[in-house]
Amino acid sequence: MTANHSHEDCVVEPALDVLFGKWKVSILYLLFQGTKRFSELQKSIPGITKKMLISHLRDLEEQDVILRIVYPSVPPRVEYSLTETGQSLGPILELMHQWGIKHEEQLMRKRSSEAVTQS
Amino acid sequence: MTANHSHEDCVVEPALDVLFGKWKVSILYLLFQGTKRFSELQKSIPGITKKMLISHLRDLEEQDVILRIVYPSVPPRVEYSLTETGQSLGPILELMHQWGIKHEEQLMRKRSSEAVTQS
DNA sequence: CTGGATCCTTTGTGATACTG
DNA sequence: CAGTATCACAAAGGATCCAG
Repeated sequence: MTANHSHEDCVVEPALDVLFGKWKVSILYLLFQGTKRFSELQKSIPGITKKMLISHLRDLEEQDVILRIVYPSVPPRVEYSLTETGQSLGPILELMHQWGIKHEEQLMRKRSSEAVTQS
Repeated sequence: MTANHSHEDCVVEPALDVLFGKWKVSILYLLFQGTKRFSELQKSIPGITKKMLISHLRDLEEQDVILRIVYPSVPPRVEYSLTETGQSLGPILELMHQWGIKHEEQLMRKRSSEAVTQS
């Protein structure tokens, strides 16, 4: 996914792959608040199915972004948390968040200034 | 795409949407070098089809990330360039690039230290 | 409670032919 | 040259049922 171009110096794909997926950022967002159980994540993300949650968690785990700890109790208890690699995604998310805000502002300014900017 | 979650304060989706697509970053990467013609983009991104190139360019244009200028000559000439909004994606790409590098390094360190770190 | 397996729909992408 | 249209395919996502 997300390109097989061979522009040698443009290594942004890994981060993109980690972030891509309909619910990945939601999951990461929650885990930035601290360790969460599977059921906590599920109820905190309305609309997500177990399949997708598991699928995304597996992806993130495999990419060493999150840590999965299983407590062999009855019933089973599984906790997910960010690894250091996961934590290091913070600044990226923060920047993208700021960009999202600024972008919205900008679109609003564009609209209100169109009547003036016109020749 | 990329989630309809309702975590009010997590507005990273716009940036993610802009960046997502198999060739989006390749396109942006080239446009960061300056204005490019359609045919330039196409030959600079081996493997991309006209359909995908146009599709992605349309997306980016609609999101106000790139500017499309048509010169009504014969044959037609169209030039694409980054808008200010597009330029502002630079830091994000830069951060993701750095993350990609660091992540690779880290995975390599993990492998070589596994034999030592083991209890 | 956590998670796997199956089936189905939707969306992203590729191949190709056609047009002003 | 820059683009459109159509068909086909793969992958992402959703629904549902099953299991330790």
